[in-house]
Amino acid sequence: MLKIYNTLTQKKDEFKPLNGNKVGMYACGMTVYDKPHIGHARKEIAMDLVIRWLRYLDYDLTYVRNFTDVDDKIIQRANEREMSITELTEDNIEAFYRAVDALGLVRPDVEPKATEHIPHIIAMVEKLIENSIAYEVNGSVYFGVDKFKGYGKLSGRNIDDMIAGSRVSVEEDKQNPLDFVLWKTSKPNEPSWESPWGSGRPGWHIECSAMSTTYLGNNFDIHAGGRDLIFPHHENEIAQAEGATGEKFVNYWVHNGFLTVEGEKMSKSLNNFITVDDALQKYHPEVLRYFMLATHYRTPIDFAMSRLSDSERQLTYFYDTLEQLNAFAEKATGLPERDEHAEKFLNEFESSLNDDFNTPRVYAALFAIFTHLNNVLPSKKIRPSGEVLRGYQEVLKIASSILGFIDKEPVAIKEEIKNVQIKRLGVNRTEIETLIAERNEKRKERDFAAADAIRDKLLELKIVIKDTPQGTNWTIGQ
RNA sequence: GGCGCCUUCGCCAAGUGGUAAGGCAGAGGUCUGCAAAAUCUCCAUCUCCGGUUCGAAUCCGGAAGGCGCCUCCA
Repeated sequence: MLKIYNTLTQKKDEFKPLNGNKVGMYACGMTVYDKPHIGHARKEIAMDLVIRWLRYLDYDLTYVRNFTDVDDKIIQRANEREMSITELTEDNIEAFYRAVDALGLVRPDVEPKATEHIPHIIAMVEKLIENSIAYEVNGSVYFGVDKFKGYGKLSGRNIDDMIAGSRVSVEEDKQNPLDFVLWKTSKPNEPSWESPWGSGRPGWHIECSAMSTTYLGNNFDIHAGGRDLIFPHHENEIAQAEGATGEKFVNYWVHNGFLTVEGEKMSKSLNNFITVDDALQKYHPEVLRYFMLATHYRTPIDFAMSRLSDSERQLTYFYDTLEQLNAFAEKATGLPERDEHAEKFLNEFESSLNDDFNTPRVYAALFAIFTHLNNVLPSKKIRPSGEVLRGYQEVLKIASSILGFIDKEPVAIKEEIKNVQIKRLGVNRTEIETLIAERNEKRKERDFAAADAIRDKLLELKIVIKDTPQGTNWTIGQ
């Protein structure tokens, strides 16, 4: 039984889809005014796991993720760069896809853009006016927060408290300072669309209400996004959608925790803005994915590049073990058999993810089974049969297909990781390999003092070597 | 001023009433020419103060520190 923490109820709720096993999920995508950063990566990776898990549970999932490709920031940025809005948003959408593909994220079933849904947006605004919840002033349309009884139910606020707070600015067109704009009359040189209220453009929240209900219906199962969107974005989405349709909008609200960089929120002004590209210059995408899932999705992550090294090391450990497992399992001719270790792992895996997607608990289970493998694989005496080994492969394959790591060919991926390390640490590969060859000469001559001296020299270059019957391997230490 | 979140071993991180998962680092052992890798053993009473309870890291009240939102934000 799957339990999901629901922001609306503020507790873990048992997940019950609206229509049999059909599930509709909408996740707020990027406002594409800039390149994706690691905060976006965190959110996408967290939601990717949710999607894979729901599908594993055999739900027939429709996953919708939008692009917001018109808003103040986009207009401003396009003007600064003297490019058209379309050029800017297309560039950034492309960058988003590059990042998302590198990280191995499942593509949504539908990826609507705000600019392609203006008619839906206008229709929703009209409906809100018809329902006397929204009002028009000078070509702009506002949502009247005190005309919608449930305003504040997601974020746990009430209108009076918010007005009492000093930070709401008073705008003369608004009936209530908390009212927000649904349709904005456009200034010259701004993108605009014809509407019943003159030419204008959508407000900041309406696009998600319009697009989600268009593809998933007035009432659907899951709506996701970053914590920061709870207020006002998601609060307003509820107000708009429910105000327009009169139906309950979303059953489960899922929000991922924030990612800070060295204790502070990322921002251009603090100069701690890390794009996905920046991170992937230094660490393999799978390392980044592993890192993000090592923390529960609702727990805040304080990001530091150096922390990725831990993840890199652990992934390498898994792949080293997997390489051995595969080699021994290959010899099996029979069908996979699951022993108690395999069963225990799978049970723990499933119950952890069913408990609000608890990935850190999955990691503990992974370490348990991998330790067991390392205990058992090297010794011919206690090594299980090939069929049992194939049973391990089978359960690990299930897990890795959800986790999105440890799911590649070990030798190839270790080489990829090594290449990223070489680039990151500025290591000279030829130099290393020459030194290793020299050392092996000395070892053959049993001149261990000379051999050890070379090894020390390599160690200074952060190179750690490992002698095996098949030859000498080297890895890069941290 | 309002709303919400967080504080668990040196570091990362699970745990939401039943007596502290896991990883990294560290110490010691096995293995190894020596190493490395792997493995084994050891390594916390949960920011503080009160309360509820047979029993609390987990619930309640208070304090301290940190963070987020209330303006665009994953």
